Amino acid sequence: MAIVPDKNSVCDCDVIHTEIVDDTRSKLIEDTKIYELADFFKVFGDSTRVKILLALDKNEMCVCDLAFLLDMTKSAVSHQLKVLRTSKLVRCRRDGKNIFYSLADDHVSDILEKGLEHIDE
Amino acid sequence: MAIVPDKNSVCDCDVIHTEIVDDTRSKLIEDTKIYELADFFKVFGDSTRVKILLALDKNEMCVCDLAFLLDMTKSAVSHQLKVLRTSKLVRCRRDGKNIFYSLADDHVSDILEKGLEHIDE
DNA sequence: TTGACAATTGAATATGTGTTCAACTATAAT
DNA sequence: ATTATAGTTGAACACATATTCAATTGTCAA
Repeated sequence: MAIVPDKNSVCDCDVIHTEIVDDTRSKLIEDTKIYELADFFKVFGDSTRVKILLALDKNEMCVCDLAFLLDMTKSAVSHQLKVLRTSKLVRCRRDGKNIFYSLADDHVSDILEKGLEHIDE
Repeated sequence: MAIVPDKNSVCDCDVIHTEIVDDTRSKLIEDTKIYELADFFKVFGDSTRVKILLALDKNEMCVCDLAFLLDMTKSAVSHQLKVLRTSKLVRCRRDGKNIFYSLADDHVSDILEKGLEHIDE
């Protein structure tokens, strides 16, 4: 089985296993969900953010604590915390001048755990 | 409890919750492992690669099939497959002129599944 | 209300990365 | 051997993104 793809398409192939491709396409989730999924993992794909998440998994901490722990400026940490807040991976509460951050839910440490499992092999 | 951090450090804070930070530091995994973990998730943080992985989770496919399915050039797909190969997320076998790709192990679909679970909430 | 500090923000910069393009390798068929 | 096709590769380009810097907000203490 072989087909010649639409000339308008970007794909530059002549022979395709049509049945397999069609079967796969029918089983694939929607594109929007794929983008969401990639964006979700993208947040974990930065060592600063991973370190923040791993740290918050151990203790609730304020921005200063995190900055000191990571040896980074408060600004840099705050920018990354904003990303984590937007992705709903962390939550925060104000106590006086400090704002304490912690993990949003158990799902977050679950994912980190899964990743570590894969690496230890 | 408060300390004044080393002037050589990048951190620009005056007051730190030392005990919490020290406790966290003692419980944190090594930096090299944190980088590995971030790099691992980084691979999942691109929609093209996620789509390839989700597709290969359904069927083994050659580069042409993937290029047609994603409506991309073989070159672009091949570049991403190289990333996935290097990260040991996919494996491949040659059959004549075709090279068929499939997921490296069950861990990969596990991670994707965990991510999808989190999104569906 | 004034000063000090925690935290956030926006713009600028520097670095990283995905796709394109062209050249190349490997396999199969004639 | 020659031709055609599958796949890979490296360099160039365009875009995304993490950190820096300076300015600003919010809270507490004097």
